[in-house]
Amino acid sequence: MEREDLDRNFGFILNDVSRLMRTTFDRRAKSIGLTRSQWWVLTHLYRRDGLVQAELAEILEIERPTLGRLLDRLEAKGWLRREPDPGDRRVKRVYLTDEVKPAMKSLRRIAADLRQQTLDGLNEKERERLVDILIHMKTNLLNLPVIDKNKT
Amino acid sequence: MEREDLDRNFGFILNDVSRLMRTTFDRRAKSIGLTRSQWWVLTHLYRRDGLVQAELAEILEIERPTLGRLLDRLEAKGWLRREPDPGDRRVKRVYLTDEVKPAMKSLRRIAADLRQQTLDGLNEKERERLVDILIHMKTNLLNLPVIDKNKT
DNA sequence: TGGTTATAATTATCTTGCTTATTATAAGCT
DNA sequence: AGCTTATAATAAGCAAGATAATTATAACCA
Repeated sequence: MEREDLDRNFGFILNDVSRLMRTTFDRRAKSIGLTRSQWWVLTHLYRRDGLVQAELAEILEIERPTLGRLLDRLEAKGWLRREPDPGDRRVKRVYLTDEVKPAMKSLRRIAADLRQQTLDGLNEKERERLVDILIHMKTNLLNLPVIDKNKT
Repeated sequence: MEREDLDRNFGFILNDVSRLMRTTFDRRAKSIGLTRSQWWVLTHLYRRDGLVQAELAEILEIERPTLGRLLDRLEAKGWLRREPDPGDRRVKRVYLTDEVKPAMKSLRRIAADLRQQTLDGLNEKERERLVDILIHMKTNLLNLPVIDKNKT
């Protein structure tokens, strides 16, 4: 039985950092009434409005039901509208409302500050290396043979 | 308005890697009937049985209600027992059952494989550096002034 | 044309994380 | 002793992730 070093188990440290960033962001953005995940959705729509839900889920790399409920909440709070596609009645396209633009600025500020604070004390080279390593790991994970995800 | 590089937003890449590791682990461990979070709880108890719930939550760095429900499920499935502390009637201590030991081996295997696959292509020095950087970030985040978490 | 297959969205259900509030008990102080 | 404060656990409620199943519509093909 190999000695495991629980304190340097990178999987869980990664998890911790990820969780801390999320909860910190969410606490700071609470007064605006948006979560980090919701902001991330809006950010992508801001770049490319009118996306089909399935495309958006693909870009965000989340499952369609997960996105569906995010959109439910965002729509309920008036940040966006879902409109039927004229050419394909299965499809709904997602459009931002005008409320979004002013909020985005504050959220971008929150995100930038948090990024800055998290990376404080790491120089540019280390930051670049970190991102490279993360991308490398992500690629590894995405290339794993999937057991059964969307089966046959 | 600063140009944001969405593709290299490290917060979200970190989030992606963390999520991918979790879902991959959970899919692989599904047949055993445990999730990664549950395994992490068992791993710590394995090291130190009979902990008080509050201590365990502290060690795991999760909130007490979060741990409480994890323990509910683990207890329901017979992986552990909660027993009242004789000296302090508020307290419950958590003990592993005998079912745990054989399962741990498989889970450790799953964890080790996943770690290996995720880090594939990174040399020892890069791995060390990664962990150092993650710990650094985590420390930064933990040292942020907390807005309001456990308020007055 | 009609039957099969594929796709978009949703619903249902489970897990894990959080925060807030409640209950029971202990500890501390006057 | 009795009041206040602190602590352990739980309950309630929300969000976001997943998977599996359903429904509606398109697309394909024979």
